[in-house]
Amino acid sequence: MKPSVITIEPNGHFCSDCAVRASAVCSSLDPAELREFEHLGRRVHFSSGETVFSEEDITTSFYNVLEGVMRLYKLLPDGRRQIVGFALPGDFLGMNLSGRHNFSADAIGAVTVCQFAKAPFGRFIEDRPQLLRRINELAIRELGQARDHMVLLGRRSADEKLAAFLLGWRERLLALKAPSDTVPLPMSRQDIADYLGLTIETVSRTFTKLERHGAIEIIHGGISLLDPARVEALAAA
Amino acid sequence: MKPSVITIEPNGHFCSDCAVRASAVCSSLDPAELREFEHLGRRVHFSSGETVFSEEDITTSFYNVLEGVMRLYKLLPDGRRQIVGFALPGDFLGMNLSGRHNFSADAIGAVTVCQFAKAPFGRFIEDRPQLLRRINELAIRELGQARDHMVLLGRRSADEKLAAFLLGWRERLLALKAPSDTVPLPMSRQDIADYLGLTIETVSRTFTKLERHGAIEIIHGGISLLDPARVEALAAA
DNA sequence: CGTAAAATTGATATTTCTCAATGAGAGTGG
DNA sequence: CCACTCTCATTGAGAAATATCAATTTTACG
Repeated sequence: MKPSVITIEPNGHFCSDCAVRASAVCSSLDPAELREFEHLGRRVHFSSGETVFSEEDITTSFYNVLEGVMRLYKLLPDGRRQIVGFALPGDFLGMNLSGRHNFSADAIGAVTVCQFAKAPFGRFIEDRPQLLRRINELAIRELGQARDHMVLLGRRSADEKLAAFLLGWRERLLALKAPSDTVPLPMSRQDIADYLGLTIETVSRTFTKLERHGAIEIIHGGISLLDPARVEALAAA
Repeated sequence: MKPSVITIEPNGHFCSDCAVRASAVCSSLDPAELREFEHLGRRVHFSSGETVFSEEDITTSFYNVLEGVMRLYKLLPDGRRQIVGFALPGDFLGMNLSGRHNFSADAIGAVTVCQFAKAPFGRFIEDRPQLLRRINELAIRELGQARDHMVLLGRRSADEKLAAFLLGWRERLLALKAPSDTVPLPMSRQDIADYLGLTIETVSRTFTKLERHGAIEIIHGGISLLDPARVEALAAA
């Protein structure tokens, strides 16, 4: 939310040894293309709570998340907030039709992104259909996630919402880190509430309830999944 | 839900005078391409209530809606249903990454689709990046709609949900028909409830409430927007 | 017409929210 | 190093919104 103090790394970064090389949009590029692509992106750091872009801002850049977690959200005029997703390394942000962002994005903890100016990136895509195809794949994947989330928001109880969230979040982290029954939760309870369409109090009570039932243990900065099967049963599919 | 009795139109249909020519995926094709494309699609009719495809079915075709309205939905194992969207003429259905549909689609009233077998359609796209770009545009548009809908499901009251639905639905029809304060609602109250994350009783009561307040009039097969400004105020953004 | 399905309405139950108080952890300055 | 303060999280009590259950009423259809 503070004005963002941007650090632009001068040089010394190569796509070829980028952490998200294999999973991000750039996975569609061959080594030669990658060297050209390298000149388009700049690594930019954001610290905890900084806003990377805001809803309704004119889109000047696209972003590839390299490190950290971001919250993506929309606000109603009266301040109610709905988090529409959390972005993790490999996620590509900024695509839209209107020329304006249709949600806001903040860093949760320290974040590094690879930032591309819109125009040169657009030109680069122009004659690289396989990059376009990759972007399309990511969009379709997100659309699937969005639909799953609609089911959660519209048809699940508070218990089911939290259980499904914990499992889904663990699942996403699995693609990035070694599997573990310890699930780090870098976002606040309020973030979780705004993601699940609940209040912070309900989220807190539901955590406590899951813990009392022996399904999880609340630890510092996350939870420990004591009884994954039980949490899965609670998530009801 | 009944097994679908499919009628395949033999011939006599040309993309060039298709109703959705200007808005659908095919708007990206030039006349020469269009003649080739013509051989890929078949017009197929579905009658009210028929299922066009089901979640988890292996994707064998893509669909371009030509006429009518479809409900797109996901079911939880215990039968709870969330409608993730209504498809209208010009909408393109069936894209996914897994090779299986990730939602089900039923006809609401009579529906005509242009059906494309997956493999030949895939091959046709292969060397037509502008078609891919068009598909990507449609995906991004849907993603935006999905995010808006998450806000509705997670953060709006029943009154706001219904008001926002009526305005949004009117808006979508506006692109297809002449603007009118009479808003046809071909879907059932249950469909509306499952779209808004409410029960049918709450939807019914909220309609009645809007009518008592003079904001709308409930008419056969739809509503009349008596006081659009008031409904907009209720929708709260 | 008569029957079935859909929609409405009412009474009550339940879930989740709201408001309020308390507790715990992180960082700061004495 | 310790009080202080700030933010975040938890807990409790009561209120409100929406769901559930049940009964009509209306509409659709054979």
